This record gives sequence, structure tokens and C-alpha cells, in this order.
Amino acid sequence: MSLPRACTMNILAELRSRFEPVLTEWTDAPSSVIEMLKASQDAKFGDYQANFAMPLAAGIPDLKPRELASQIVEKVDLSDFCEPLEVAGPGFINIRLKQDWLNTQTQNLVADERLGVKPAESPQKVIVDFSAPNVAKPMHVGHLRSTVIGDANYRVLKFLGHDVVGDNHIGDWGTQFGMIIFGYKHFLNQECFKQNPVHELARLYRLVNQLSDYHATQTKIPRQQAEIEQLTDKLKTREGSADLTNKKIQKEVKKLKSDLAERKSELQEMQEKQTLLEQNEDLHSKATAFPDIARQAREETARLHAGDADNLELWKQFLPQCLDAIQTVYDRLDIHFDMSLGESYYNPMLADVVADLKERGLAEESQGAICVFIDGFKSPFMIQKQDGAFTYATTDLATIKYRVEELKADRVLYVVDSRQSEHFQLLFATVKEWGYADLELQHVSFGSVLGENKRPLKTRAGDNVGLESLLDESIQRAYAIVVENDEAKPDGPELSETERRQISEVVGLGGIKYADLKHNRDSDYMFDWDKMLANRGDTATYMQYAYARVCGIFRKGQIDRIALRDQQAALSLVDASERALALQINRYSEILESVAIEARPNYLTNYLFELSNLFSTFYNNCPVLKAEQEEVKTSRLLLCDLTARVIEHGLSLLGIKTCERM
RNA sequence: GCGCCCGUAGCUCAGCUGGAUAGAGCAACGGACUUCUAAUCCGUAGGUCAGUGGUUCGAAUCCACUCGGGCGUACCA
Repeated sequence: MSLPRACTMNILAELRSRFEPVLTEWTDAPSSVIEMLKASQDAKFGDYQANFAMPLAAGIPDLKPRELASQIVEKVDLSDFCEPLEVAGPGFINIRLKQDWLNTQTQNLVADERLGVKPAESPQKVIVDFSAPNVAKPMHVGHLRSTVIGDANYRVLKFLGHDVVGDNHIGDWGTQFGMIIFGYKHFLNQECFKQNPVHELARLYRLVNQLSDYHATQTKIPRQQAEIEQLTDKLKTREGSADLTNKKIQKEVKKLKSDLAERKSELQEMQEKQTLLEQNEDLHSKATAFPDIARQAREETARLHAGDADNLELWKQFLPQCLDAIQTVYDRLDIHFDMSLGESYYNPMLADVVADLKERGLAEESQGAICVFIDGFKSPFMIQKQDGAFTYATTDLATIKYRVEELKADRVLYVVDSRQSEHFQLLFATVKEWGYADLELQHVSFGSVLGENKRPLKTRAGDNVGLESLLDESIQRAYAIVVENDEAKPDGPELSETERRQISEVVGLGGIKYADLKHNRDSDYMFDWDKMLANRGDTATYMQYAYARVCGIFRKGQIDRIALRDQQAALSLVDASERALALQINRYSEILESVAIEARPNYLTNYLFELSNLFSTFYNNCPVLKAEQEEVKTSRLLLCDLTARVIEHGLSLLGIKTCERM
């Protein structure tokens, strides 16, 4: 279907562009205050409100904010689409859209396949760097946020008309590969490898990691014990001799106590871990046989990087298999990349990067390593280690160079854990000095996924929760809900087994993604199955259900949606719930703009939840098929159609699917 | 030690970068199904926005300090 492009507008943008020139009479920089024109928080203050009269008046002697607001109101002509403007309170300007205009505007959306969203006027080349798993380790819940948030931002930017490249910067060259190679050479189970190579490689990685960890902990324990003794002594002297009424001392004692408790619990944890391994005869004998396993694994990595034929051969053999395994997860999640240039791709460029930075005097030697020191930062940005190996900092720099020079990037989004924020600050600062000052770099950081204990989500054994098993469980739980709901329908079950399975998948995967996206990405959030798949509340299911209800109306009424749109029938918003719904639909483009600027998909989830809620209210208040007059029925059908389109489209930008019936 | 982030209803979280009486969702209580799907809607109750001070017409939001929590901090990525 191809619809003609109708005359639609971004209302907020339009209002701002009408006000902005008028404001020049009172300020040199109207653009700095124009953002104070925004959607009203409360419908009683109109549809939009402008708050800039107050700050503007503050800079002008003898001018009261209310007076200034009145003067602005006189100068701005919005009579073509707004009711007369009102000045309220200390100087707010309240804006209400004309009913007729809103009718027409909404009607225009019917014929607009982009739902009122105009492509960007100056499209950028944007690289979205997201997901970035390590090939050595199976994907776990920690990869969920980067993947899902990255994908949503990717889709939104693309829809807004930017030239977007989704790049999966896979960890395929790091230390973990040395571990696999070492494991392969010493602990391989041929049979398992034949049957499921990726599984066996993952086991080898875990094994080598575990053994290295064992020895590292072994040396750490005496140190920890010594520290505990030291702290205990210090605490004794403080508590004994000093003046305990002194606030400073009190504070110190408190700190010592909490430190001590922390160290002790750490020690206990270490000891338990060691005992656990020692109880396993197989593991223990392996650990004894390879006391220097960590160094040996590092050497395998070094050999790989140096081009050792055997290791390179192994790497070439493992990599495609690992990538295939990762790909199956992406397929399930419906995530796509335009390119997957892993760390290994940049390997040949790293030496030049270091040489270049040294030549420009940006990098210098320090304690045997090559570092960039940035003003205001204590930690160095290390680009080459003592042993000559490059770091991920080097790779990141090479990647930026490549993205600017080869891909012609204007903007790069790094969808990466907030714990790496210092790394990105250093990276961005270095890049700026390196000469890529025009490049827009943004660390799209996000918090952790927590379990019920408010600690990062782990299995009971303390391992990371595998991503695949997480998806499986979600779909399984969704299935139970789908079945239960279908069985409870007034006229008996409606869905076939196949449909039930399909719906479970859409609901289960949607639930996981939505739960992740609805939170402000900066904050940690608590993973909770029940909330995620709940029938009610702010969940993907709620929106999917609203969508399915609209589909139900069209199915029952045997109405062809395309034909309905082509009728070009009049849309008339009478009931308050119709008006509120239509206004929300008209705001779609505003929301997407804000998502794109701040890379915050939660603005969109929030919008869609409100939209679905407004629809449900409308649905309860306004009969559609049973409307008394034919024009009312048609008008409401148009509104239903638009609602469903926005929900479906909005969810699709979040990577979430919908079903015709549930 | 230094740096970054956080503290909002019983619980989980929003709060659009300084605006009007701080909002949702759960949970609680009360209403609405001979009805286009009740996986719904409507209503009630629930707050010292951790604390103190400051900036101004106006602060959950900005600044300083205090208390409490998380994370990072030279050869892992």
C-alpha cells in the first residue's frame, strides 16, 4: 500500500517555531528558552504550555512576568490552529488546540504512512555500537541491556531518516581466547567437541578461568588475612586510647568496623570457593598440575596476537562456530546488525595508532607502559601494556579512526555498561585531542539488572544467567498465561495450539525487552518475572492487548482497514476520551525526536503506555461498532485504526511484536 | 584516598535538564461485565522527594556540606 503524503506537522516544533522569532524582542538567544514550551502536564492547563515569560522578565527591569506574557501573546498569531492564548498564574502561557483543527490534523494522519513523523532535515551518519558479546563466553543476562537498548535506538534513528549503521563490536581477540586455546590444548573432550563445539569451548573457557581464579585467590587469601589483622589492631588502638567523644574518631571507628566486616565476608567467600574446588578431585588435581595456568593462558593470547600459526589456525576454526551460536540468539530476538567488525579486525591498525599518538606527543611511557594522560584524570589511558600488548583502549581508538575515515561517521553511540564511564571519558577526551573534534561521541550508559537481593542477577550457583535460558523461561511463562486467559474466555477458547505458541513467543520476548526498555537506562533495575509478564500495568502485554482489541473490532465488524483509510471520511472528536486519544496520537513525532536526542527508549515506552491507557478509556466510554450514527462509527474506526498503527509501529521500534488476537 | 552514579508512596519505578496542587504501576479499599476481548476501565487512600543550608519570582531537579547505598580506580575487556 502506498499512501499519499498528507499535510501533517510536529505540533510542538510548529509552536516553537512560531514563538521563537517573537521572543527576539526580549532576548538575543530565544533558542535557549524555547524549550520551555512543552506539552502540559495537566490537561486543565491546556494542551501545551509556554513557561519562558518568567525567566525572560527576570532579566528586564520593571517588567512583570505576567505583563511580558501578555505582550508575547499579542505578538504571536496562532489563530489558524489554536484557541486564544491564556496567561495564567505568575506568567504561564496556556495553549489549547482548536477542535476543528485537531479533527483535520488527525484525519490527515490517516493518510500518512509515517504517522506524522517527518524524516530528519539534516540526516547524520550514526554508528550504533551495541551488544558486543565476547565470543568465548555464552551470552548472559548482562548482554541483554546493551542489545535491547542499542537495537531500539538503532531503529528509532533509522526511522527518523538518519543513515544508521548497527555495528556489533565483538570481543573476538582478547585474553579470553588464550584461555580457550589453552583449554583446547590440555583439557579437550574430543567427543563433546564433535557433538557441540561451542558448548565444549564454553566449558573449556569456564574451566581455565576457574583454575586461574583458584591460584589467584590462593595468593590473595594470606594478604586478605594480613589486612584483617591490621585493621583489627587499628580498630583496637582507636577504640582503646582515643577520645571517643571526638566526632572524627567516631567516624573513623565506624568506617573501620564496616571495612573489617566487608573484608571478613570477602575472605569467607574466598575460602568457601577454594574449598568447593578442592572437594572436586578432578578440578583439584588439574589445579595442582597447572599452578601457572594464568600466565600460560596469557602466553597463548600473546602467541595468537603475534601470528603464531597453530593458534591462528585454532582461532580461525573456533570463531565461525562461536559466531553462529551468538547468531541464534540474535535471530530469536530479531536483532540485526549492518556489520560485525570484531576487535580482531582492528588488530593490524593498533601499532600505527600508538605510533601516531606518540609522535603527536599525546602518549608517553610510564612504568613501562604507553599511556595518554588527560588533565583532570588520575588514571592513565593505557594504550600499550608493559609486555607490548595493546589494550581495548587502543582498539577503541583504532575503531574511531576507522569509523570517521572509512565510514564517514558524524555520531557514534556506545551502548555500554555505566561502569565503563571513566573509560569513555578518557577515550572521548583522547579522541578530541587526536583531531576528531567534530565527531559526536555519546556513551549511552546503562545500569545493571539486579536480582531480588538487589545484587546483580545470578543463578543460585553464582553464575551469570544465560540469555537463552532466560528467553526460554519467559516464553514458557507466557504460554501458561496465554492458555489460562484463553480458557477463561466467555465463549470458550478461541486459539489453536499453534496460535497459542506464537502468541507466547511474542508476549514472552516482548515482556523481557519492554521491562528492560521502560526503565530509565541510567538506573539499575530489579528483574521480576511477575511484573514483566503481568496481565495488568505498564507491560508490553498491556499494549499488545490494546492492539489486539482494535484488531478484534475490525474482525467483528468485518471492516477492511485499507478501504477505510481510502474513504477519506471525516474524523470528529466529540467525547473527551476521543480528544485525549487523538492528541496523544498526534504527539508521536515529538516523542521520537526526544528519544533520538537522548537515546532514551523509555520515553517511547512511557508514551505507548499512556496511549494504550487512553485507548482503553476510550474503548470503555465509546462504542465503536455499536455507535448510533454512521459518521460517528466511521470516525471512531479511524481513531481505532490510527491507535493500532501507532502502537504497532512504536512497539516495532522497540523490537517488540504484536498479535492480531490474544 | 580520589572519581562517577544513586536515595521520590508499603514495593517497583517515572518525573521530558528550574515551573502551577510531585506522578504511574503493583499491593490495599470501593465501584463497573444480558456490552466491540474484564489481559479492561473508573474512584478512594497512601509523600518531610534521605537531611541541613544556599542560589531565585519558583527547587525532587542547580550549588555546598552531612548521612546512607552502589560502582570504578595502571597492564581484564
